[in-house]
Amino acid sequence: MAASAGVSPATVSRFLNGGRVRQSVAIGRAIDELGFRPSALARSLKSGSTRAIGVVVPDITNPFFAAVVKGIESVTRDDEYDLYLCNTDESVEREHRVVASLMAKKVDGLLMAPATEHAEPPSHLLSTGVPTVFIDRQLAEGDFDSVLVDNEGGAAQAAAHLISLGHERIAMISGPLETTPGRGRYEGFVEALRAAGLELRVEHTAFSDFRASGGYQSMLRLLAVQPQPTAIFVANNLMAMGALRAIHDLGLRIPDDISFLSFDSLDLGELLDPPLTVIDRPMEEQGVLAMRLLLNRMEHRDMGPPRTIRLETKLKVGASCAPPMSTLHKRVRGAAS
Amino acid sequence: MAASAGVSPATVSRFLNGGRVRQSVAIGRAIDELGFRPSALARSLKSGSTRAIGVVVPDITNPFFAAVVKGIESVTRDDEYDLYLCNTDESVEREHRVVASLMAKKVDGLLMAPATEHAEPPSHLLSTGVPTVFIDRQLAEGDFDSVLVDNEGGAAQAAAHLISLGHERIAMISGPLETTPGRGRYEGFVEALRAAGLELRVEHTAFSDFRASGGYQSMLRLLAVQPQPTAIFVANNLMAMGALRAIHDLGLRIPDDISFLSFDSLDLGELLDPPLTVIDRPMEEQGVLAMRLLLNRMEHRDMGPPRTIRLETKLKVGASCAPPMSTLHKRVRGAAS
DNA sequence: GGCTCGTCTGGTATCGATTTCTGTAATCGA
DNA sequence: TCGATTACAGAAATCGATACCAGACGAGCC
Repeated sequence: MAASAGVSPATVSRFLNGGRVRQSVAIGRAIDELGFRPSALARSLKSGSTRAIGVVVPDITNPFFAAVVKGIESVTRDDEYDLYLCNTDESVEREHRVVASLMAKKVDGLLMAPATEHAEPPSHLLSTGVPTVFIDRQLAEGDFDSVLVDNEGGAAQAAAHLISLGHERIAMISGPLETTPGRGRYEGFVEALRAAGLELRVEHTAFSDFRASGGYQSMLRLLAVQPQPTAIFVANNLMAMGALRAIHDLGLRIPDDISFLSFDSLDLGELLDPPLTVIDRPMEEQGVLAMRLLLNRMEHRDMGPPRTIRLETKLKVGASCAPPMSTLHKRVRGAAS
Repeated sequence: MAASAGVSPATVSRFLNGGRVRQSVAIGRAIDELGFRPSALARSLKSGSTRAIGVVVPDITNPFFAAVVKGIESVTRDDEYDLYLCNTDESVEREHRVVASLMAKKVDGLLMAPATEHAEPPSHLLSTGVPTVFIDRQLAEGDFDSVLVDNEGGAAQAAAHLISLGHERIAMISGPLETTPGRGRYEGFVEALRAAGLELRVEHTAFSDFRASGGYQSMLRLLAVQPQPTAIFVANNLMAMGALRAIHDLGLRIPDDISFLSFDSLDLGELLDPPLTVIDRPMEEQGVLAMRLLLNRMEHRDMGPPRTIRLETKLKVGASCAPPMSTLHKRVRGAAS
């Protein structure tokens, strides 16, 4: 390349980086003619920066993570950084591999959403000093940045709503307790029930995997229990889809036969019959905040203490939750007497 | 690194690549102690291969593309290739940037789903000889591999279904004609109507952008036309979501007020009331086939002529399409006379 | 013992850019 | 016109690995 423009490689380099160069026209022409593209590989090797950010999510088909990614992208100034988006399929093993690979590729920053966090946290991989922000996950050590949602609070809102409607036999499909959102939502829900003098009974609890298929199976199992629960709280959107399908397949009606409440809204939730009542939360915003935080760390050499940002949830009332039948009966009886 | 193990860099390299090395224990220990990870950058620079595949999609929040990605991943033997997943946000400009960046990063292969294909096809970027498979898109030149769905056929199935129910005032929300699926579905639909002696009238046609917001606006506009169409065919899933919302917001009922049929199924489509009738197609499989084709090109040096794989669509009948009211009236009148 | 052969090793060029350092020509003021 | 300053070009080292080549060493054979 340098030769074909009749200059030294150093001059080409200066030209590429916007330095003043007398032969710029000749170089420009040579570039066009040869279809020359500088190798990002060589550039990064020498410069030590790849201008790339790794994004690790457990399941890209989950609309929540898709939205988070969208938020992240909206912050990336276009020419500045590339994103390496990686899917771990909810597998710790794949997460390790993926992170190792990103480190080997020398990304300048890392955004990580949870698979699980027990079982050998990837922190030893992060000791490389690459700025990292966790999304929806908080490591036990607590010395990393996190952007979380108030899982406990949201679950408590859910419990409060169901309790206020008069439910007592309440069931829950929980996510894995090894994840921040799984544990937070479970504990928040249990605690809120307990505070109201209620109990989340073992036979009314299913621990699943945040996936639609798991939600389906769990719902079938919970509905086989007698007496049936009068309300169900599902800990995320995908399991909610599965659970809805199970209820539908069994021919049960919402909310007549069972009240339905989920954490995270569904894409078509408000078009369903009945429109779903959900614990809603900002999704894209979570990506936006995480990315901003990361860029801060990366660019301003922000070395302050680890920060945790916690977003608020909001109860969005549809029509999938109603007082339980038994309450209605009581009321009717009460009115009749 | 080499120094700290007391051997030459060449020996370390051999060790890393599984060659027989006498000092392997010493090297292994040094690696552990230093937390040494070989730089993928340097390795790729020298070897010319990055073991990475670029995947370019227009909108990762579209469940269709999410499913395609999942299919692609399922084929990737885990240790063999990394995926660089890139979102273009349906923008030609971003697509160019993304492809340029992937080329600079020297990916070994490329899977591209469409933004648009007119307006300066990225082929000049592909002249680098990087094996490329297009998904859902066919370049005019036709000298690239493609994995497509039978857009024309699917649209024709849609038309046939609506026609068989007796509809005549049929509307369509089409995607952009500059995309393969946009054009194919539009032309297939128009052609099928014409073959049946019907016409897709201008005021019953909306050209939109494959997005939910576009579908919403388009649906509002089409429903403002008098006389209202009795059936609507929507060219993709996201626009269908928007269109459903519009119908819902206007308080119209499906299929009583309007029959609804879309290309691509919706995640919760069969749980809606009524369950949607859709033109369905294999989604993950499209990713699987594309990836297999790409790996073939990459590894077996398959230099055969460009291949085009075309998947079949399938009409999945729900309950969102019914005979138009006018037909019912006629029938009623016919029966009464 | 001398020879060949096979196994392993270190030295060194290389991938393609950046970066420092030096050298030379151009520019300026006096 | 001269010396000082500026502006730019090229030579060469460098990033961290791989790959080729030549050399060291031990084993086996006549």
